[in-house]
Amino acid sequence: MSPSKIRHLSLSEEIYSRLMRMILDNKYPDGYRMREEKLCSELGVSRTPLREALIRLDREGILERMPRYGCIIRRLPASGIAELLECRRMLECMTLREYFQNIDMEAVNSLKLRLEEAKKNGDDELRTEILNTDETLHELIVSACGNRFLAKQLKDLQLRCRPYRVLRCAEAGDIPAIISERRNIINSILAGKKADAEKWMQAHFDASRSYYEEQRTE
Amino acid sequence: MSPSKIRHLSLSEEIYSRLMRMILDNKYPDGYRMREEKLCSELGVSRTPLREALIRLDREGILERMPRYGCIIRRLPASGIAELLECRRMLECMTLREYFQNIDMEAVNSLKLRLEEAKKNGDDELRTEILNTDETLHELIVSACGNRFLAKQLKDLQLRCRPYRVLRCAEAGDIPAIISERRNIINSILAGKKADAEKWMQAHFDASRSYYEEQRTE
DNA sequence: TAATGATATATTGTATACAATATACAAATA
DNA sequence: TATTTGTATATTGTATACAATATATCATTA
Repeated sequence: MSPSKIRHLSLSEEIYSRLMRMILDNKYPDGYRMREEKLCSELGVSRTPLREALIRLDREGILERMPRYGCIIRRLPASGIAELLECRRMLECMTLREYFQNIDMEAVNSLKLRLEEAKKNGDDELRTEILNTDETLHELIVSACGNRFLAKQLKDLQLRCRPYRVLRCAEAGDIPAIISERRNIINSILAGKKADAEKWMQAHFDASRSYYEEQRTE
Repeated sequence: MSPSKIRHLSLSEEIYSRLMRMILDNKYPDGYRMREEKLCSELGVSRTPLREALIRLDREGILERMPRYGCIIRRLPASGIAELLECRRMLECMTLREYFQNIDMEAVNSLKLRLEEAKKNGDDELRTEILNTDETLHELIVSACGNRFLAKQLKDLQLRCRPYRVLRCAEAGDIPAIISERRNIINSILAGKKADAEKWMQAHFDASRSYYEEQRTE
């Protein structure tokens, strides 16, 4: 057996991951303008690898680089989030339809158990668990996707939704409804009912989307 | 009216566009390893902006950057092209279905005329015109797409197909069949028959895909 | 006072220099 | 001879220095 390859992560890549996490975890306020020198001294690196990291983050839509101006962190307006979710709805439902037979049933089943187990917890922990199972569910769909190109797009879109997911779940009121939303999908998958699974998945996304669409008043 | 903003294109961006075009036009052989210094002297620039351009091209799947090794231009194997086309099939057909009412009928109609006009040409020019109309047709779908995120993905995928498109069309044998493939789509759209249009579009992609799948013997 | 223009400062874009690593080649050893 | 190991070379990764541009400040003028 070959020894697992040692990968000396380049500085640029480390910066990339670190900034990615910071941004996706909402550590920077909306509209925050990143100054290269400032970031450099904070991270203890020089501008070259920092800029290379920023360029990659820009290409992935994590931040926005404007020529001769710099980078800003721009949270999507509610309408933008709705649009992003609409894109995910289309792609994930399609994936569910086209690659239904690839889904890892074992994993879905243990997800079902996890969700039921979670109901025994208090409200705060329950909300966290819902978020986690939600993430797992959508990751399962990516795993089932037999097309690399489509899978990458799904993954990127899911990442971009991350900053908003957290906020919403903390506010949601009707917990039982939220749980049954997920349970319907999971049960349909386990029962092998493709059309139903897709239908419930549509509903799941529609629920999120309308949440943001209602906020358009801002 | 505000004066159209003067955009001093940065060196990095110019390099980016230039390399992009070179690569998509198959100017580099498959597996070509790009050496930074060599590229620099060829383009008359320093390594910093060159590297920034390479990083962006890497993120878009136009080339492959490997840590501590460099960039290589890698053409997809036939199976990869088939997979890429399969992804486009799913996305473009979905877009056609979801945003059918947004399609610019004027443009489709003039496309129809262009295609019929083209038939009067000799074989070489006809092939070129088919390629052009094909591109326009797929661009029309992007334009109709009411979702920014999806539209960007469609565009990126279309770009990545470019290097292969040219090769295939030059080889194709049954020109009349190829023309009717497109005509069926166009006519269905003009007739407002959404389901038919999607069906013919599916067939259109399937034809391309099977062309590459048959080459798997390599 | 409001608007304009000149100057100084700050910030990004690019080039170069240096460091770390990988590749190629030759010598040494079994 | 085949394999290994050390050394030289080439190439990428990072830091710094410089250039071009944008932003802010303040004086000037209508």
